[in-house]
Amino acid sequence: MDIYNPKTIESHWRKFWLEKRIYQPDLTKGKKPFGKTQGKPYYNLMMFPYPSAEGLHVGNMYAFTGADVHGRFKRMQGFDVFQPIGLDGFGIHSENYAIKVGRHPKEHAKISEKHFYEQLHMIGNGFAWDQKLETYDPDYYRWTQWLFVQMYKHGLAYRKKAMVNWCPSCKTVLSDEQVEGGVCERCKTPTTRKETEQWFFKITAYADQLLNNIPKLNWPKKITIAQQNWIGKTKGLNISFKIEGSDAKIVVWTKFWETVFGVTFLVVAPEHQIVASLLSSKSKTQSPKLEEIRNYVGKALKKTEQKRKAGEKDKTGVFTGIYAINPVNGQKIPVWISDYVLTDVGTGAVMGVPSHDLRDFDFAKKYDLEIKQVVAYSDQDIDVKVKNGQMAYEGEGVLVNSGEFKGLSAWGVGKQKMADWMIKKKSAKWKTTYHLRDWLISRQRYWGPPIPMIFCEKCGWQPVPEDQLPVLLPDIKDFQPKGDGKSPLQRAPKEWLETVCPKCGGKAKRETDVSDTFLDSAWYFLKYPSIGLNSKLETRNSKQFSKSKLVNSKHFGFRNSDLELPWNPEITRRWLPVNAYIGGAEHAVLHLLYARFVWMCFKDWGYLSSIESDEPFPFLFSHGLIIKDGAKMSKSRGNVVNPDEYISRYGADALRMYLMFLGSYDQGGDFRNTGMAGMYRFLERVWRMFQKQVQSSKKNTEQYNNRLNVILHKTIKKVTEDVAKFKYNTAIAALMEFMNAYEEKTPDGKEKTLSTDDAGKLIKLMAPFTPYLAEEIWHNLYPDSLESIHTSLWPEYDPKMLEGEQVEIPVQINGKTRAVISVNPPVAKSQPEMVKIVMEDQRTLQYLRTKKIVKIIFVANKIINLIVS
RNA sequence: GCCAGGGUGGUGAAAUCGGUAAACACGCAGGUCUCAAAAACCUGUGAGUCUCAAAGCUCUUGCGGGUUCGAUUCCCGCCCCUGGCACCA
Repeated sequence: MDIYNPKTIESHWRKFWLEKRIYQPDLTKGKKPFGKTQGKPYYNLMMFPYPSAEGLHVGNMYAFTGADVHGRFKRMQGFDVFQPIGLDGFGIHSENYAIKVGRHPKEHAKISEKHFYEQLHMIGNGFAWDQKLETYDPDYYRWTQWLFVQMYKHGLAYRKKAMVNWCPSCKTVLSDEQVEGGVCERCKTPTTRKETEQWFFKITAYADQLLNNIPKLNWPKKITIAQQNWIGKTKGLNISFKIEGSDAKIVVWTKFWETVFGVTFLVVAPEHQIVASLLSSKSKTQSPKLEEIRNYVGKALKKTEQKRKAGEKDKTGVFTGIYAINPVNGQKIPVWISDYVLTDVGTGAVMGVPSHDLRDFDFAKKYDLEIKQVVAYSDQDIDVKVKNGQMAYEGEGVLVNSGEFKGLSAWGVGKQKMADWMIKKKSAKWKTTYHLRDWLISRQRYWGPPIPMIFCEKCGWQPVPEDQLPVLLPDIKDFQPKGDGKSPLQRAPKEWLETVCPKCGGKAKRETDVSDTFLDSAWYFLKYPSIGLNSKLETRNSKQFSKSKLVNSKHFGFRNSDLELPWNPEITRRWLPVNAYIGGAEHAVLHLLYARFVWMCFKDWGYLSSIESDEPFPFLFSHGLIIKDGAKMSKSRGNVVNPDEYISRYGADALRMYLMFLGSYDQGGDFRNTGMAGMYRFLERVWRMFQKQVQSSKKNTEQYNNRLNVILHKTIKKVTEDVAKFKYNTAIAALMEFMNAYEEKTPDGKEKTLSTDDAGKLIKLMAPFTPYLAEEIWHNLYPDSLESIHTSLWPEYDPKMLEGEQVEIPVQINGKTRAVISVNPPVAKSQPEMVKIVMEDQRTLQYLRTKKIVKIIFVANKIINLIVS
């Protein structure tokens, strides 16, 4: 008997699959060689990996394996599964690593690309290798640049001088999404603020659509909630406060306008324009007061975001000397400056309501400002304290000290009426705000696609004409960021930097910033299906899009017939949207939001007019995190698991199977070495079973045990249902249970066997998890077959086989289980028959003998419960 | 602070439109085989209690209440862990 040798098996079938191209659907024709789903395309996509220097991490492998199991399952159900892979290799992360090891990013990319693809070949995934792509490939980033140009032409890319997040370590600006709790998402360095001019994409123009489409998405709740919170749409009022002795006013945004009678001061951000005009005002002589303000503002502006947040408990501020008038009651209230007010939230000015806002309360206490209750609470204890200015309370109550609104509910009628009243007397306006900001695209780094823009002294900014793309990233030796905020590309050769203006033909200069990595990954799924097609298919679309609504096309003077797309419309129509998108929850807001935004733009520009879906990923599955010995894997902890070692020791199949077994796929789980070894032993058992099976079925294909056959059909049912729901761990448990039943000898001491057909069904159930082993066994069972198990049809169970099964019914007396009786299905549905059996059963009889049955609770097929007194 | 997910044996975990808690596996213990060991196989394995033994009984899903014939599952109030958001006005 041969022993299980994963190494030889795996390398053999890997070659076979590549030669037979079994994972390579015909993207153009979509002809269907098998199955009843009749060539239905199924785009199964795992989230784009960036090739880290250490290579494939067991976390990546966990993600990919789960996605691959899904793809293989769908393929065996007859779908034409397209499962591409590529590398998100541009970006700060790769560049920083290259710098660390003293290599040029381009050179480093080649090395890690090779390593990564080798590993991806090993893990046994059914990738369509013809369609691989790398974001740093000029054939790819040509189109990333094209996307930028389209954004510009449609008025969605613009330059803005703004306070932006700056990472002192990465030496570049970051988008809001890339700053997590005041630190850089990549390197965890605290970010600072910096005022510069940058390119932005107007994602806020799509805020409502991004929000409104969320209910249509079949996504995990936690992801949709995260997106909802990130977009952060809130309805509020802009309330105007006149400044005493001036025509100027301060506008305050609030969602708690019902407390406006309780406003006793205003606070503005140090960046607020009223502060600027105060400081620059020539009419007032330099007073000590003004000097104090200048000092405070100066200091505040230098503080980093983090430091400003760190000062949370100890709020500081300075009085401006200005007074404002509360529009609802004419009260004169002081205007203060404090750095706890952020310039880019609301209007950069807040109304101080110390009795009903905790922060305002702290501030008022510190600077001895008036505290005035305007909401009364039913809880006397709280109410008295609020009245006496001893605490602030933010709950629902009844309005007091609020003129004609006295006695109305603060969050109900009172709130509504007060809004109407203020709007009517023109002191307030409805204003909906969003947390979402425009997407900052520019990066002052080297390793990315150069932003395809040209600056001409005469004509201003001009996009690089599409037929001149790509703007190749020049090879420069001195690519490192210097920390002066200037882009490395400013050190590019003159021939690159200097160009001609596409409009006037005069001298012009290229933009030297590169674009954000998230732009590369915001559209890659659209490119995959169209990769590698001949130039005929890579069409110049003449008529197809002539009707499309191109917002600014006239203005930019290009004709629709000149349009060329990065994808083939016919193929894209067939394959998009992505049927299943599988990845980690860490991209909840960043990548997923950007990709949705870009998709919506393409739709609006008419480039995806043949596709109905409003969303690129109607179905998303987010898998859990894999941890090691109870802790997140990290280099500093030294508990990072490298899949290579395990693959060479136990084979990819055992690792795949173990990863899928160690916990539920949506929750993640704990990786333990002992568990890994146990799974290898299981595969050896499977191997031996089929060795025996092959020999016995040669002798007699009909010899099988009927009872075992029933269990087989139960197993098919269970595995099919669980795999469909991504419940891989319990599907594997069911396979193990079958093995246990198989190995158990019959009462007369005989070994069990299956018919060859049934053995084939069983191994098919394992094929998604252990593709190599399954293929080997399949060909042992059917030595003449030229077909792969992975393109065979998924087995179906026979419901009739399960019909005659005995049902186990627990018998409870007063809610306590006293016996379990095994009955035939019709009996399990009949109360009288069940009662009769219970009354005769020795085990239950002892509880019933002296008692009277008061009530019988009977649930067919489930339980019988006798209540006795 | 807010939002989401979670807390079950020695360990990873199953089971939640309320119905036998601990499937499956790891580990451990004992055994078979062996000169011995490994591998493989068999048996046992939530805790307590009673018993020579068998059978049984009691308790047990983070804590405290509640609803119910019956609660890991539903409701109320807490505690802890993980992830996301946050001086958001």
